[in-house]
Amino acid sequence: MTQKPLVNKQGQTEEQYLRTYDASQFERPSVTVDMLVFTVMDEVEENYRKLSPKSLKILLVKRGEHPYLGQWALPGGFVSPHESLEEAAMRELFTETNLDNIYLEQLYTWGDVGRDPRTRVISTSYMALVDSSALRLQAGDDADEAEWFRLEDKWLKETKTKTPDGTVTEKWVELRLTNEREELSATIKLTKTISGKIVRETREIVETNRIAFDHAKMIQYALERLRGKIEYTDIAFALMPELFTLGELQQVYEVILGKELLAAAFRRKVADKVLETNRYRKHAGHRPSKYYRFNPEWMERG
Amino acid sequence: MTQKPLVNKQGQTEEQYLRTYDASQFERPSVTVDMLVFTVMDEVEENYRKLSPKSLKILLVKRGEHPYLGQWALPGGFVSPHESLEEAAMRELFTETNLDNIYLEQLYTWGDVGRDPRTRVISTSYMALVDSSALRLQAGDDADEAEWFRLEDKWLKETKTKTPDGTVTEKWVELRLTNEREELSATIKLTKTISGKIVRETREIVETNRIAFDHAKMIQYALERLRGKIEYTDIAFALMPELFTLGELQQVYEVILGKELLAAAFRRKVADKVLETNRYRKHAGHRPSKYYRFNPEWMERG
DNA sequence: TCAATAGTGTCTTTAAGACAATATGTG
DNA sequence: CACATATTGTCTTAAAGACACTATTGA
Repeated sequence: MTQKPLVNKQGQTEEQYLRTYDASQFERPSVTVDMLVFTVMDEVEENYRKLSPKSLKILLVKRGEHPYLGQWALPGGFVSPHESLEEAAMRELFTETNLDNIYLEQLYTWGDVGRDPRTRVISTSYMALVDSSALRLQAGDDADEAEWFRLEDKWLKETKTKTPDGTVTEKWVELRLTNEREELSATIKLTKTISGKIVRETREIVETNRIAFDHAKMIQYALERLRGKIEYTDIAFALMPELFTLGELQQVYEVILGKELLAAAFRRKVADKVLETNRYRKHAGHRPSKYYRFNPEWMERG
Repeated sequence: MTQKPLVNKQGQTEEQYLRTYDASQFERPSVTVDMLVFTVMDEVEENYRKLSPKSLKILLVKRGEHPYLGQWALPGGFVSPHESLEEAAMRELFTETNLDNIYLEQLYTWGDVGRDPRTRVISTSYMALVDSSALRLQAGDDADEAEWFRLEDKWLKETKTKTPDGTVTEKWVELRLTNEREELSATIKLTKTISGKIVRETREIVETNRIAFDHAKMIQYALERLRGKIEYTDIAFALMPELFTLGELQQVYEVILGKELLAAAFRRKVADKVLETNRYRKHAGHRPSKYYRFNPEWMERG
C-alpha cells in the first residue's frame, strides 16, 4: 500500500519544505552552559584530637576578557553546533577538572533579556559534584585561573506584605565566597508571591561584589537545590571518596544543610546505603572509626 | 578616588570591547519553549450515585506545517529576542488557554542535536497546571487545532544487566494519549546506569505514533515530575477549582499517582492545607460532603 | 588519664497504614 | 431502605528525635 505524501498549504512535501527552510528567519540567541561544580574539602584543624571541619567549595574562574573583566564567573562556555547540551557540560567539566564519570545534573535555564551585555545569551546551568580527593591539582592546567571558593550563605532579613494580589514574602540572603586571596559576596532577594492557590518564586540580585553576570543568582539557586536533594536522594555519595567513615559522611550532610544532625538517627538513615569494610581510620586521638563504602545495591533496589 | 579603567589584553575598555563585539562569531541555535499543560477533568458516569471518575489531560496542537505535518505536538514556539523564557512561556500559555495567573514551572531544557530536522533547536519545557473549570471553550479560538488528550502510562517491561561499567536497568514505558477522535501512543525506554556511586538516567523514544518531534519524551518526563512533586508540594491545588470536596481532591491525587489512597490518612495529610466552608455538595445520592478551599496560610507558614 | 569521637540502646514523638464503625442524602 | 460516599476513631507500624550510655584511642 503506497501512501500519498503529505503536503502543506503551499503544496510542499516535507522534503521540499526542509530544502527551502530559512533557518535565519528568527533572530537567534547564543546558548551557553554554566557549571556549578561543588566539592567538600577539609579545613585545617590545630587540635589533633578534633576532626577537621569540612567546608563546601565551588569552582570559579577569573574572567580574562570583558565584560566583568577580572571578576569571578562560573566555568562554562558556548554550546557548539554539533554537541548536545549535556556533551557541552561534560566537555567544560573535563577541561576544568580533568575528571569524567562525575555526577552531573541539569539545574535550570536562565533566559532573561539583558543577562549578558554582549548579546542575548540563554544559559543552561548544570550542577556537578566531585570528590575532592580525586581532584588533580589545577596548577598550570589552563590559561584561565580556576579556583575553589568556600561557599556560605546567611539569612539577612525577611518581610511579609499583604497586597490586594495576595501575600508577598521577601527574603534577603547573603552569599559569601572566600579564598586565601579573594573575598566575593552577593545579596539575593527571594520573592514569593502567594495569590490564591498560585505560588510564584523569583530571585533577584540586589548587590554583587566581583561575581560576574547573574552568576550569584545561579549559585544561590544551586545551593538551594543541593540542600533539597541531599535530603531525599543519595547525591551526597558523589562528594565522598571511595572509603569514608560515617562521621565524615555526616559532616558532609551537616556542612551542606548548615545544621547539626543527631548521630544515632543519621546512622540509622544511611545504614542500608553503605557497606562495612574491615578497615579503620586510626591515629586520630580517639576511638577508630570503621571505613565504609557506597552500597550500589541500594540504588538498584526496587 | 578615580579608578583606572580596566582593559583587556588588546588594551580595550569594556565600552570599546562591547562596541566591536561580533555576536555572529558563534553559530547560534534556535530557542523555543514547549508547554506541558495539564488539567484534570471529569469523565461521564452513568450511575447517579457514583462519583465521576477523573482523568489527567494534556493539551496538544495539531501541526499544520512540516515537519510532522498532521501529527500532534506540544503547544509552544520561538522565544523572541525581547522576551525572557518565562515571558515566552506565559505568552504561549495565554494564547492557547486564555488564562493567566496559572501555575507555571520550568522543567527541563532539551538540547540534543537533530531534535528538529529543520535546524538546531534548543527547547525549554514548562509545565502548567490549570483548573479545568476555569477553562474557556477552545472553539474557534485559533487556527491551529488544540485539543485535550487523556494521558495514561503503562509499564511494559524491565531488564537489569551487569556490565563491566556497572549495572544497567532499562524500563520500557508506554504512553497512551486518547481523545474522541484520536489515539496517539509512544514507547519510551528509560535507562539507568549505576557505575560506582554515580547514577545516570537517560530516556529514549523507541517508537512514537503521531506524536511530533521528541515530545513523547517530554511528556513522559513531565508526568514523572508531576507525580514526584504532587507528593511533597501543594501543586495539586493548582488543578482544583475554588471550592472542592476532600473526595475530589483525593481523586486528583489518585489519578496522577495512579494508585488508590486511604481516605483517613489522606484527610490527615491535607487537613492543615485546606479551610472548611459551610457549603455542601448535595444531590449526589449519598451523604453530602463539605466544600473546602485552599488555605493560603499553609503556604505562608515558616 | 582524659578529650574527643565511635557506636549502641532505648524511650518518646510523629507520621503513615489499615480498617472498622458511624453518618447521611437520594432514588 | 439500600447504596455509595463522607467522616471519624483507633490500633498498628515505621521513621525520626532525643539522649544516655559504653567503647576506644593517642598524647
